[in-house]
Amino acid sequence: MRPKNLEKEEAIRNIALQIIAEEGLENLSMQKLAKAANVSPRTIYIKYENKEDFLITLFIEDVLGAYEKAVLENFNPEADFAQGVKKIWLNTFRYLKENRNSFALLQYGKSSPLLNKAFQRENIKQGHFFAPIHHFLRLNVSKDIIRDFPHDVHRAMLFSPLLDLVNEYFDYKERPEQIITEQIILECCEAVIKGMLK
Amino acid sequence: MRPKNLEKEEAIRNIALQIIAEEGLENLSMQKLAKAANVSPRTIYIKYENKEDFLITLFIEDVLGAYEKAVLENFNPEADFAQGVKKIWLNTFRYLKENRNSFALLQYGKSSPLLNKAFQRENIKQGHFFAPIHHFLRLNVSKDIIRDFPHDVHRAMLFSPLLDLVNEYFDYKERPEQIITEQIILECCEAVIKGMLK
DNA sequence: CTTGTAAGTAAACGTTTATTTACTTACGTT
DNA sequence: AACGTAAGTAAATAAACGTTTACTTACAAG
Repeated sequence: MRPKNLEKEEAIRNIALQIIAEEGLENLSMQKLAKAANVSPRTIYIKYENKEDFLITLFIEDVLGAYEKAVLENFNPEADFAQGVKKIWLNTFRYLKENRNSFALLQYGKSSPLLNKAFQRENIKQGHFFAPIHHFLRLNVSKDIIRDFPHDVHRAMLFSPLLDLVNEYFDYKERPEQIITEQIILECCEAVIKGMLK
Repeated sequence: MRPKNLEKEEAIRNIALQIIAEEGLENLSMQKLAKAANVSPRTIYIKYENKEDFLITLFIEDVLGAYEKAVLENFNPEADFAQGVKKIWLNTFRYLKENRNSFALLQYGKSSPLLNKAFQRENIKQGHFFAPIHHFLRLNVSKDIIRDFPHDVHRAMLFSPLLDLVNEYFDYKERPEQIITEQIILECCEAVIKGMLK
């Protein structure tokens, strides 16, 4: 039996992310993707049932999976609140900065109904993404260090300004001013921490 | 000369927003839109040059314009900082809650390169969106009430958690728990204010 | 070293896409 | 009341779409 060419699989996924980042999800077609990856359209359909299946797998397994892993690297849920949040912010910023293409599809997770629903299904089906962060937050609530909010509200407070800043980082990336630096990220992080504390 | 049928123009825009909200921007086609609006495809091209022109106009003029107007209603840039921010948050939440379809396209503004670039061009070309909020923030910086950040960073801190909460409001809308209430919004708003203060 | 089998390809499938052509309709102006 | 003109339509355009068919290739097992 002829074995799979894993390089081709990876090329397909990477080029898909690149097209999405440069032209948008609405301009990604299977034919364009196949041509850009130097592959027959049929090759994509060996692994994926159809376009939706491909996009959902790319989003959940490739993008969200790697993103979660990077964010949680060396993160200790038992650590001091400020320490923990700073670790999360730096991990996130450093990872996304170097992975613009993944970030682009990540952003579509909030707008595209297909991806948004897939995320919710996945979150319910096999436990929560970012479970250690959930644990970290509950721990700090029970220690009376931060205010008690529903978990999704905590997540909005913790992640959304950061993701917005990453977006702005890329908007400004090729301009001389370069507004979003690691220092700004850390200062903004401190403000968010201060707001969450009791 | 036969006059324009303004009802038809409005129907086209409203149904476009509805399709985008329900099926995603990537599933909006001019033919589907024309059929759903009970109009010939050619009719759409009377007002708009092509699909991109249509989407950008819909996004900038229809969605962002109305959103800005709703957010700034009765907002006084000279008001007390906490008061001002609360007014913005309540205006935003109450407006978006009732305008899910506009909100859907608004969300695509961060992910779709077409809309993202259009927004940046527009922001540079004819002064900033939300200029009164810019003024409000600079005023509070100069009064030494809040920390000094680049304006885009301030905007990220101020708006992005709120928009995330609106997203969650719709995710939970048809479930019994109904997590995102006006009370939660206000509590979260207080946390954001606290974080921004000096 | 043949052979079974899944990986992979090129070309094609019918459908849908964005946009246009050729035509009709409705109405303010003369 | 006829006319000019822009609004509006139905049908058609070529190109691109997602997906499949029919075929070839490469390799592990016998």
